[in-house]
Amino acid sequence: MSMGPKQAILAEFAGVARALGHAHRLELLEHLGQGERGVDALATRVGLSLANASQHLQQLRRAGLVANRRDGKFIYYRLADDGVTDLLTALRHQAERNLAEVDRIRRGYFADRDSFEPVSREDLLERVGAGLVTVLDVRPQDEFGQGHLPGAVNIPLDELQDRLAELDPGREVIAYCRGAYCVFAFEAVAALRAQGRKARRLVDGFPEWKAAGLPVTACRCRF
Amino acid sequence: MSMGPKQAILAEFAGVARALGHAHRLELLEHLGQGERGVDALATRVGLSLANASQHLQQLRRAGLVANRRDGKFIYYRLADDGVTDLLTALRHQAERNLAEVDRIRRGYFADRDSFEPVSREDLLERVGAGLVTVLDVRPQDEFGQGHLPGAVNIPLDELQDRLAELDPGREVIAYCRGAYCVFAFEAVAALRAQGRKARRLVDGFPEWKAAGLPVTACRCRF
DNA sequence: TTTACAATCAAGTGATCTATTGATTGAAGT
DNA sequence: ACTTCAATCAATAGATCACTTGATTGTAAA
Repeated sequence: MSMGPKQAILAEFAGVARALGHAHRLELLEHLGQGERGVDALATRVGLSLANASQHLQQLRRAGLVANRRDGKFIYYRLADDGVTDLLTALRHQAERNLAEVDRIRRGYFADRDSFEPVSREDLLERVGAGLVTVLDVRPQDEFGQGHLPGAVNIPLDELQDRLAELDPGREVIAYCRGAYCVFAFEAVAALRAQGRKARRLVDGFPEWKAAGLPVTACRCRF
Repeated sequence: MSMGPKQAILAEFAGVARALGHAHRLELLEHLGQGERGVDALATRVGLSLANASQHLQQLRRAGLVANRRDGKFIYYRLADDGVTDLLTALRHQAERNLAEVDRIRRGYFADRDSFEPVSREDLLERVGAGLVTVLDVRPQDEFGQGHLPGAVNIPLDELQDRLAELDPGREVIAYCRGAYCVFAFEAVAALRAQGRKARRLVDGFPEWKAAGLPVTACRCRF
């Protein structure tokens, strides 16, 4: 059964969409947005069996959303390009706009942790330029190492209470983490405010910053 | 089996993506991008049984991508908002960038009909403002009636040969149709060039023009 | 070569999705 | 009320997908 060129192309598009059509794959993509990773690391973080993660990753690869490379006996996956983050952002915006269910979950879990508006990327750039704020990266150390905002301080969320002294009490803190639905930044802002600090959250997260073409500091300590 | 807030939200996102994950639904969305339509009209155009089209449309509605209204015994579907077109555009761009298969089909069927670059929306606006070009809408009459570019002339593709006289031979023609993979505009440009006319194609199509926030002329002859 | 380990492949089961069929609902007209 | 027709619903069979298990491939080190 053959079909016209349009049907064939639409079927390809549908294949890409179907690749995004599973929560586990979206979570894998979120992690890959932080930087490239081995299969085992991804499987552990997302809570999948190795074989299952491998198969999901291959599905993403077939759809052209991720690429991989071999280094020794490890295979590292990465996003195919920054456009993937854009597509994910478009998907998120669409879902936020028209799905009551998303809004309900957001309110229940996130809204009360976010009484203030998030800071836009443009605002953050401006304030950093003026030396007014401390940028705080609350992701795990290895993700920070794979790339982070210029001048950001890395204090993973679970160490924040013990390392409060590293943050100048007089400066506002702007925290960020993996993305729009990563709870780390929400929690960090809440924790800092509980200590009487001035703290806000960067809109979205690291992958969106990078996809917007803004400067990123990469650590050269790998390899 | 419960899951955290992030998993719940990602599952919702995945639901939206899965709704895009079928060629028939993408084609339905393409048609809905031209304006609202009844179920039967959509089913006919896409070549689906009525029940099948209805079920696909309901799937799109559950995902928040389309909305509907009842008028008498007809039910008219429409895109939920212009953001849907943006999401479809993002999906198309991603697929075009990283899927060799799409490129292969494009080259085979479209490339040789498109030896010249398409005209951007900005260029078209400028040239229309300067009165330099004729804008040609080659979609069927009813789609033209539901909304079209300001000042566009409507000659459906199958009538083009007979109605060539309506186009000023001295002016360049810029043709458009439903979208990036609608063949009408390609065919029209090829036909006009075969007659020795100057003709080019607008990039993308009508829904993308509208989603870009550019002016649209709607016909008030419905209802 | 042998061992070890990362990752993939292969096969099987249960779940979900697609398209068809025929019945049903809802609004208009007779 | 009865008929008509648009659209949806319900039930089904076939196809595809998700996850597990166990075997296999590919690379590095002993």
